[in-house]
Amino acid sequence: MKLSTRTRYGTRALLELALRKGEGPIFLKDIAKQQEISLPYLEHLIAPLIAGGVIRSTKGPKGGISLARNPEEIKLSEITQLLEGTVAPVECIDDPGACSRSSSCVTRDVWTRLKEAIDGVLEGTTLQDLVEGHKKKSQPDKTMYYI
Amino acid sequence: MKLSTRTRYGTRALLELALRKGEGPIFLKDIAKQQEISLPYLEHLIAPLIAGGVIRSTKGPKGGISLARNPEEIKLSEITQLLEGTVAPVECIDDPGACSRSSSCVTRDVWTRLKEAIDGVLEGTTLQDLVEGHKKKSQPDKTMYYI
DNA sequence: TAGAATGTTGCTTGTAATAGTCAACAATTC
DNA sequence: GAATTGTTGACTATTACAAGCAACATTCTA
Repeated sequence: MKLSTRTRYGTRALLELALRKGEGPIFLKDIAKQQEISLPYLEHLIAPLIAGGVIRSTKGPKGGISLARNPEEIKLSEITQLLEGTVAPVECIDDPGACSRSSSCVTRDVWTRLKEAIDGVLEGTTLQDLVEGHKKKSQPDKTMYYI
Repeated sequence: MKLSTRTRYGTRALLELALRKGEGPIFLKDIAKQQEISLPYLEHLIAPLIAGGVIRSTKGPKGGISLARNPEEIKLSEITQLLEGTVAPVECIDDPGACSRSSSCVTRDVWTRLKEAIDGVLEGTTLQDLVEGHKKKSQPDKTMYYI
């Protein structure tokens, strides 16, 4: 049930872009360094994100990548879809033909509920939520008192 | 994000046992045949289930395996724990030391919520639920009218 | 008590997916 | 036109998974 590093690294890269929104294109090199991702690997992650309309790229000097839309418009479900493919815990959910037992299989019903639960979280979280979580961590709300 | 076949096959095997509750020990051979699992593979799945106190085994002729507890007392979370290990989508949730960024990582918070959502489904489902789902499929409730 | 039936365990293997590297290429800026 | 940056594709380890095989332990029954 592990998430691939594609998704994990990709999400971190996008978070980095969201945090630096407004700075113009960011070097892949910088993202790799900041988020501790190997540069050659990161290079491969951005292709599907560009194709999916999540980021834009600029070539040449002063180039880099930046978000194509606002952070609050980018849901995590979209990112996992692009980098992970489906998030279904078993193949037969997306493709009932993958198993001849699909129609009568009871366990499949549970795995379907599992997928729905996962989707729920990913659909309900945007990059902006991550940004706010980051702010809260690095700069604790001063009106918050710890007893 | 795939569930391993260990978990999938193991769950089906246990469902088979639950459906045939009261028949005494069931041959591994029969389970393998009924649920279309390779016998040598199934042999390996039962070891952790025995160790986890989910099933009992009887050797020799008329031997086989059977549930150690009632189906309504066996949660899916227990099965996945025994066969899948953790269900956490990333390592750092169970073991914060796995990544030096754990404490400050925002994406980790999301993956934690993801794990909680998954756990919710698995904790809330028992083998008995599967049995009832099976009954409903094979023998539709007669008081149910389709309009 | 012998032997047949059954579960148990450990060794080994094939396969596929993943993570990662390297190098040639294309586009842009200055 | 040269330097800088993203883009793409070919390639390679490594790992985890699914599976098979064979020797072994236990129990039942004749």
